[in-house]
Amino acid sequence: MKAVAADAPLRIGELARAAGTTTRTIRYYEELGLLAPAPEREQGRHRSYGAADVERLREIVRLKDLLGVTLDELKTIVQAEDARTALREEFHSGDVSPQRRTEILGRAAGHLDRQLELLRRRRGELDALESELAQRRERVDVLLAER
Amino acid sequence: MKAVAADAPLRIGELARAAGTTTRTIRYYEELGLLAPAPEREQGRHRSYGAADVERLREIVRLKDLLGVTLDELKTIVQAEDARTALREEFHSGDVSPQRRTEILGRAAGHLDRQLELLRRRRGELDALESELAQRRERVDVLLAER
DNA sequence: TTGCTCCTCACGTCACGTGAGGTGGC
DNA sequence: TTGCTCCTCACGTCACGTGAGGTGGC
Repeated sequence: MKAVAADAPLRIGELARAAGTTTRTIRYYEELGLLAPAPEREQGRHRSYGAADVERLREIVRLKDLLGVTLDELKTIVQAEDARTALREEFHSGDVSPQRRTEILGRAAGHLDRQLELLRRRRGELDALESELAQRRERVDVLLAER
Repeated sequence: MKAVAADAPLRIGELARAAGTTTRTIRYYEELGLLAPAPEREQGRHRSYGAADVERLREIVRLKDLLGVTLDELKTIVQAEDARTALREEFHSGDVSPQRRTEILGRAAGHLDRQLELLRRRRGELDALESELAQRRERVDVLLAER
């Protein structure tokens, strides 16, 4: 009997399937440093991943797909997210001065605002296209109702 | 004095700027048959465009950017749009039987529904990401208000 | 042990970017 | 006539896809 642990190590193919991408893409992202800079394994040995890697890769794939950015821009975004996570951990750790806490929150707000700006512009464009098509669709329905 | 006609012929660089793309992209699309299959000009002569070409290219660039499809898929979409335009003209021309008119409307409806499906799914994903970020942003604001 | 998935090159492809060297038109 | 933009190759690049030939682990 094989115990399927909640955080059983994944092989690259399983990670790829879980994140909706390919093994080639994962290796390429690792090569670029977009994913796991130094896997630390001997030459020829299999890569191994955990649940956190699935989350991270899913997020990266999602951002790339939805924002339509280059891998270079994506890297900047991901690095900013990582910095934000680090600040978040610092924020929740015990000894942080109130001034520092306020500063951390300010940075987080700025970062999120920039991301939201980007997303909103893109959604605005999608909305415009959608309402154009919906209007055309409406006209067809009116014409169909007339007969 | 140079009269600037409303439909003055455009050169490829002007078309590129008007549609928010590059001359290379236009030439590549023409090569693929995505744009103006046969420009019909002698070797080495400059390409010439009109206002209709600006509209068409703008639409193509927009679809590509927003839907994130390959040029092959884009070609299929554009061909479907062209077919729809042809049907539209047939519909508005004088002698069309009522049955044929109903058929044309049905096809138009089907095509628009498919496009809308695609757009809505994509917008749904964008909405999800946006509300995630907005929620995080909200929490930051709450924390900032507390101090 | 047999299958499957993994490994590392390395070349191919898609969608253009970027010169090189030359010619066209306001 | 001078500048600018255009022309056609053709090689470069980004983000992977796709084998080739070989090794690892349930």
